[in-house]
Amino acid sequence: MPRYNPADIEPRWQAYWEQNRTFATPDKPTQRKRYVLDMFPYPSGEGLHVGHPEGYTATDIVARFARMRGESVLHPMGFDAFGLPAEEHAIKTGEHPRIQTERNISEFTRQLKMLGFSYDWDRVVSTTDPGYVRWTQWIFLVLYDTWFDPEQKRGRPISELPIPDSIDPADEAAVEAYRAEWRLAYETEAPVNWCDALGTVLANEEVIDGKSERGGHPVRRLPLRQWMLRITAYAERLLEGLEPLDWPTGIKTLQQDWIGRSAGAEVDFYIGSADGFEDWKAGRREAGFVDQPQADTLRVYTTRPDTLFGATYMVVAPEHPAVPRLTTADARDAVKAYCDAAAFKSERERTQGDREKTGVFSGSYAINPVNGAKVPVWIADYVMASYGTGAIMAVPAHDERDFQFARQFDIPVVPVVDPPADHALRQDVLDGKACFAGSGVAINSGSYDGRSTEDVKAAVTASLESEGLGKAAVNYKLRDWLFSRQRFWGEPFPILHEIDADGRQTGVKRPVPDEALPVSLPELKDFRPHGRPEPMLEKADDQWLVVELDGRRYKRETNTMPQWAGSCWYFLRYIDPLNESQLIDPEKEKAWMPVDLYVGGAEHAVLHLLYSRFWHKVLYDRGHVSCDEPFQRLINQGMILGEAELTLYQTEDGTVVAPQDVRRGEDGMTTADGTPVMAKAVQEEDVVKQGEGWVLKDDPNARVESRSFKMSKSRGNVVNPDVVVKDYGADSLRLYEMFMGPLEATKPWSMAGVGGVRNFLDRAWRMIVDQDAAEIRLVDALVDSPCNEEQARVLHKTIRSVTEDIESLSFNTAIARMMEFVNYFTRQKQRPREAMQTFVLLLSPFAPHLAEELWQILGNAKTLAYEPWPQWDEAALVESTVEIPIQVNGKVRTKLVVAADIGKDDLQKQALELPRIQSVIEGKTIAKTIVVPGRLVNIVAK
RNA sequence: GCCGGAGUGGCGGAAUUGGCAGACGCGCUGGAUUCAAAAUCCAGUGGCCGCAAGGUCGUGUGGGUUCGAGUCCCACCUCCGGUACCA
Repeated sequence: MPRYNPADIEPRWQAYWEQNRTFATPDKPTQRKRYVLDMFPYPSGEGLHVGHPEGYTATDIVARFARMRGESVLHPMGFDAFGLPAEEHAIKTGEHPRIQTERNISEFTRQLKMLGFSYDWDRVVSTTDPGYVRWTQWIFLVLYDTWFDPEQKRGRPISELPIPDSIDPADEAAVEAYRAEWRLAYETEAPVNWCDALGTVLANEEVIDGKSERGGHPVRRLPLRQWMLRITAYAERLLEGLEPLDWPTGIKTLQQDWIGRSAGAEVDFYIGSADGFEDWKAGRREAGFVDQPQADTLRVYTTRPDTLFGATYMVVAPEHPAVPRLTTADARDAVKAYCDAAAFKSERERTQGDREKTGVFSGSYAINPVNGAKVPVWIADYVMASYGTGAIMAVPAHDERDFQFARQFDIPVVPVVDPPADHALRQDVLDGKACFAGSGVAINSGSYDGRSTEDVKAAVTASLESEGLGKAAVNYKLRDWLFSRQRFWGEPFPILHEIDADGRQTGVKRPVPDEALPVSLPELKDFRPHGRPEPMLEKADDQWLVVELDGRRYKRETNTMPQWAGSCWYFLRYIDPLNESQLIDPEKEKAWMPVDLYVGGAEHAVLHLLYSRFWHKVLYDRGHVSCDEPFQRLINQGMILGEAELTLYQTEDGTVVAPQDVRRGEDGMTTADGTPVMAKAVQEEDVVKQGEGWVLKDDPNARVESRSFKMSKSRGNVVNPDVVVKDYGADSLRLYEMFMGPLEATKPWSMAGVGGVRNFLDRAWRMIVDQDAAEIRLVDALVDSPCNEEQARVLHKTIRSVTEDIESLSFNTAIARMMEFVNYFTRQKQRPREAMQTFVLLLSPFAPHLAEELWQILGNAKTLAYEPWPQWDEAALVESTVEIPIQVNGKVRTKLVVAADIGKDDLQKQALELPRIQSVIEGKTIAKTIVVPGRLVNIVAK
């Protein structure tokens, strides 16, 4: 009984493809190239999730389609294999993370192969491979060797950095210290999350509400020497580079917001002794704006220099270096207490939750440069040390945050912008009782009164500049990238720190020489934390830690790189995966880059994509790659949710609570008045739709919630691809994931839906194969004669739709068109071979195993992977007659079948003659008739 | 709060971008086949009124533009995702 049996077909074709290296990539593209890339997965112990094959199937369809259109395709896969879970496993079991990682990779590989993706498995990469780590470390050294030249707006070798005259070129230490200020990779002290109880440094995601995720132990913030990458130098380039990319606008906006460019001015306020203001001002008029403010100066950044006259107080961040200088004796205790408390909290905590403003008066005053007014200087944590200058001028009348703070501490509010006349709160703003952050007309601003906000901004900035008191400035929210981790399972930094005879670091650093790369991880006996607030690699013995080079002794850098590092450049390695002598062969790089289509989850919208772009731009500036943006076109596949769930909410006593009245708090669900609420699963057959929602059949007052949730282990709604493949086959899984809806949409899983597409594949099989025969043979209906006119039209329409839908990534509608094809030809007593063969080719990118099998049954000897993609014939699409809807006043009253090429007048005449139309317009006069040839007729009658 | 996306049958979703709303699939109903069932095939399937022909309402809500609106404009509501004092 030759039924469609994926369990037999699929492994057979997978073996065929592998043995014949069907999907080997040409080393260099021969004609048009297409680089189709998936975001590579982290090989977790959980195995593949149904979310993975969604994007992978989409790219696979594009790749297979492109091959059939004669394009050279690069379609690779790999593994982002460093990461915390493997290390946690190692801590628990003592098993080396590499072993677990390799086990997970082979499980992932098995699952990926089971789904029939046309990856070139000869090019598979893993970020943990020594041959890969080597080049990740090498790129780090490129970053270390590069400075960003703001004049030329590009990265250049550090040897080309001009050394200022103030530094003696012979003083190596001074020169190096200066260079360190410019290098794209540099060291700094940055706080880490140190957990005493666990004896380890934790990643941010391992800290929840100031407690360790595991165990809930308290976490302290401790400063630790760490590596940073100067991504901020590239902020402008990263912003500009977005513009021409074919990315979803949402993702572009997200990146723009993340970079967060703002323009305004830096303004200096005098904070020295009371009588020195005039001298200070005169000095500035002479010398101009200085690069580094002196001790008697407090520099602020503002986007609203026009509101300078309304500055009624100043705020500096608790970490601001001027805090001790500003703090007067009486205020000392309060300030110290406040700053200590702030230091305990992370920036995240400080900015989260209820935003009640806190602060403390420093005891000092600053003098407003525009009007000489004396304003108090406060210390408050609503100002971030790491943004702008870490200090602000507060204008409560025109800044929401300052307004709140001023209310809290009873600070005067002076309006300096008159809102537009129609502004609802205008009078309140003018009375200092409300805040207005928009544009208007200057008031209380001396000679600037009466001028527009835009105008005053420019004028004030210009005036400050000429007085040497300020200057136009641009700021970014983007911060430098904290690039080191204190864990074991990551790439070691290829940096050596010189040590003296006593083992103390001299402060001299040197890169590990090229030929000594990669720096491998040390062998450890166990992976348990050493209990010190230091990197894990400090556990290594001296054999690894201490290096002798050119007669000097060095200690290795013991931080490791974050997981992001490996994913920043993996798409380059695929192009030249075995190269040992250089990062990438420039010829190959030029031939394949940039990536033409990149598909992955939206969770990487900002960080991964921003980091990769940054590295790529540096590599571009340094001449290692030929394009400055790596990913031309980006698509985010939507999330797949679990099956829809029906839930009834009840209190203890059985009272039903409407879903919208359930509050979800920290300690579970309650009603508005705090009564605990319990959830109860309800069966589909017990509910009925009522209005917008659902109710119990037995109790129409009991409202039931219908919702799909994110798949999660705890909810128990995770769908395992292995199970789906076993029950329905890989082709059905692929097809279903594409048929669910638009690629980018969030959509709920439905096992019944998988059955639906399986049904379609069964029908496709039976359309061609006689399943009642004892052996595999073609159905009797299959004939060698050509299509009749109608069949040809159906065939060519299908070719066109499927082709165009693949091009626009509308896979769901492409499948619908193929279903229509099968529905039509199943009813045909004669099924021409040409139509069947063409259909199999159209189906092949979606359901490749079945298509290969049918292709073979149809008498073809070799794989269809490189058969030319079918072309449609416009002439075959033409229909001789069309059915035209005839409307009266916009409502369809009847339809009319006419020749497709009928003239406008003719059509109108025929429409008006229709008896049905006659009766509808009887007694009315025709005001107007709209005739759209080939589409419709609309008669306007009154 | 802000940013982004989305609201269309019982469900997932289609709609040449202003021109027959509900393609395709699931589910459901009826029929054929069968000793029976599964499987398969055929027909039907937005609501309401009507025996029917047909009528009427209908794309989150309210307004508008238009001969004609799911699609364009204005105001709002709900849900999902992201983000959080960036001066």
